[in-house]
Amino acid sequence: MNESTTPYHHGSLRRSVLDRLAVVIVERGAAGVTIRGLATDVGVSHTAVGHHFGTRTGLLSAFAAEGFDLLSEALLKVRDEGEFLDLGIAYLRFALEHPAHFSVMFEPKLLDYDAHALREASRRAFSLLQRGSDDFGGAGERESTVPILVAGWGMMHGIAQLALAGVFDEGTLREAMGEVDVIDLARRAGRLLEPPAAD
Amino acid sequence: MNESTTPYHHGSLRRSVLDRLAVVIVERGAAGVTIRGLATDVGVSHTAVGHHFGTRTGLLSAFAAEGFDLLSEALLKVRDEGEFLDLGIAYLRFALEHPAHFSVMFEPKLLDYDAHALREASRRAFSLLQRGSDDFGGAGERESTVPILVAGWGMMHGIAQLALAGVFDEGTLREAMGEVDVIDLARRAGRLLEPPAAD
DNA sequence: GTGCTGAACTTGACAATGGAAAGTTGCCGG
DNA sequence: CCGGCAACTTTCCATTGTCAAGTTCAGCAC
Repeated sequence: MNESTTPYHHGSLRRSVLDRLAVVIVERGAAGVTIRGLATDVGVSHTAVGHHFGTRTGLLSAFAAEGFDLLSEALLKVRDEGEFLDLGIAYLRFALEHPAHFSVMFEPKLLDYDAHALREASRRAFSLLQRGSDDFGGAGERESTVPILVAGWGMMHGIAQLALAGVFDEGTLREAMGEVDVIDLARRAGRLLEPPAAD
Repeated sequence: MNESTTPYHHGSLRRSVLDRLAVVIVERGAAGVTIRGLATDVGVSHTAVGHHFGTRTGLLSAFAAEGFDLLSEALLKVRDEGEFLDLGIAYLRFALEHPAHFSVMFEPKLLDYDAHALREASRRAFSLLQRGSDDFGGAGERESTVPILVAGWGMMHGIAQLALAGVFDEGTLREAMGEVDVIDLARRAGRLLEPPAAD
């Protein structure tokens, strides 16, 4: 497992590439990702990356799959005790803490959903969200919890992307809301969804 | 202005490229956009495109600026008579009707916000949204309309991206909500934001 | 140990791409 | 008619993703 200066066999190429990939995506975006650049960064030949991930799409798909796994992990930490809003905040927090993963996970044109790992990972994460809204929406009280799911998921997803796009960082919006913590803002926004008479 | 088969001077290259660009982005995504491909599609040399838009980033920036203008147009059509939800639905409808524009408009890494046209166009569209939430949120009643803006904008933006990413098209979610019209679904979700006792 | 198999990696080649440079075409105002 | 200038072209180059054909090396049967 120790690979400080292994000359030929890198030892943990896959992990190193994925780690480096996260940095590059944050710096230059998914479009700025270069197999050759990643390879030299990690200290291997450019085709070595292809050996592990196949094509460029395969590389991004593996990265996105990892993202969905991280998301599931984050959602599981909160699901048992909390309410629906907590799940949404965890979703948003994941996006802000893993911007590279998040920005790739919902770009189907960059990914290959036939890749087994990706398909399964996304399915798992989505079903966690769905179950969360079922638990909250009080199955039986309402005819369907789908609008609740869509409202909450959509809101947190949208806030995440707008925040990552820098929309809240400048312009007249920024003036209207001083130095705002996005998480806190999202919590206030999310509370508008809760029945006002609750607790 | 007539340019059916002008041999040398194309006449409306700029417009033709932008139109073709929308199609290519829908088919292959922004990453699949090729200056050379666009050029041959439109019938010019690849550097002719560069002549009009500068770099590839310049091309996408011009396209995004056009998108923000189209969005402003769509928002203005509804602003005067309706309530806040109508504005949100118009936002969503724009995204679904112009998926190519929408998918590029919020990808800062692909754009150059120093481009004057883009900066101004986005500023205009954002201020329309902000004004819409002010009008609705009843300035004075609440201390700030910002959470309302963020809740509504975020929700519609998120639903748009999730829909365009195909999240609602497959998997267990799809089973939970048969053949659903996204606009209608968003309207039901958006209503969860309205104060239940309001007229 | 010896040899062998297969995974991890290499070098080398190729077509496609974005962009720069320098030249050509043709409209339009004087 | 002519000079200027925008629109466009051909040519060139560095960079990129992917393929094909080696090379290195770890582990395992014997």
